[in-house]
Amino acid sequence: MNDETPPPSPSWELSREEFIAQWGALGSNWGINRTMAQIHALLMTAPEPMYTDEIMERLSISRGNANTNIRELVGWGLVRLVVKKGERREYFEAEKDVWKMFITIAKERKRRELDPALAVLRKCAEETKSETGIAGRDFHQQMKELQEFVEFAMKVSDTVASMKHASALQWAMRLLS
Amino acid sequence: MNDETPPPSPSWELSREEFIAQWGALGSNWGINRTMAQIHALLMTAPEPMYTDEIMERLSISRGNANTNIRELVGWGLVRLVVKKGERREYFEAEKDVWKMFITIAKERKRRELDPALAVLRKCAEETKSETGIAGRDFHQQMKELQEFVEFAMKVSDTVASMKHASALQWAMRLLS
DNA sequence: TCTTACTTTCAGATACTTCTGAAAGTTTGT
DNA sequence: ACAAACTTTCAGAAGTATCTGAAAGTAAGA
Repeated sequence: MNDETPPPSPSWELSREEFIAQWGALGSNWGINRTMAQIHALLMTAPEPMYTDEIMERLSISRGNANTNIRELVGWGLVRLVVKKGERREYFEAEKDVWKMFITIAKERKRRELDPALAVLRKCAEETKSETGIAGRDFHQQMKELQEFVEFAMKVSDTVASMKHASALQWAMRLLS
Repeated sequence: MNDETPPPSPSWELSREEFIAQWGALGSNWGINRTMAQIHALLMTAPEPMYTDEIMERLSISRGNANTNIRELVGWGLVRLVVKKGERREYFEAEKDVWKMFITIAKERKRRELDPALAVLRKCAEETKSETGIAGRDFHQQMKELQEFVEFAMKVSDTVASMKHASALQWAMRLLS
């Protein structure tokens, strides 16, 4: 599994190699692990669904690693399992529609990042609502402002996520003009 | 530096302790390191600017760690250096206005996450614009769609970031109603 | 110029995350 | 019930990120 990079035959495959490698590196910034991002990039640019062994070979990764990260992507809703009739093994394909991808990611990040933050802020605001000193009241105020901001961000995110691509574009045009 | 947690005296300080601890943990999800998030939480809820030794003691962290992460926060623009006249040492204070904080973070994340992604997409789209095969054209199309989406996201982000709090609220009202 | 008060740096230690590969588990067909 | 084809798990290895603490650096005041 640690040979040189596998052989990309037609010309666009070179670009694809680069896309996969770079997307993987970018995943790190995004708090997504490299392999997961690479598998996503690979499937996103795959003409056909792929199965585990193909993915392992193409990315030179172990079976365990491939399996874990494929599951994770399926968990995010970015990749789905495809069964070909008459075939036993599982194939995987990525959502290719960019708007749907965006909404999926937005929802998941909201769940993972905003929800827990909000819980903390609510608790802290609640606990200090009867403070009497200056510092105590300032702290309470700060927590409330943060809480309201996060609630607001969540509403915006829900609204956008429920839009169809077309109406989002229309909305954006209005905003940007 | 590895004693038990330092002593919070008035009642709201308990909430503050919790806020700092939890905010630190949340930082991880956000791709921000724990200490950096904790220092930010500490300063955000500090009635007065603080200096390095206070921060070290309050969070039980080393001088090097404190120094590095304070610089990083200053680099992000979330914390500023304050010099008190007649005093030699440097004090630090966090931006407390939530909207300003949001804009600062949005700009920085755009720079770190969106800009490099865009560069990759542009390169890949450019390299494959004359592909003739089906798979090659599909790949090119996919890169272009991603590129356009990211460009669009950046425009929205710029527009929102240039708004004053008041006009953002007004805009949001329209969106949400 | 020297001392003192403070800040910055960085090599090595620690803690955390991710990956491997082999073994165990599962399902399907005979 | 068994074998073949495939998937999942997990203990330990490898790789990264973060933290410490001590030494080096800097600047103000005497």
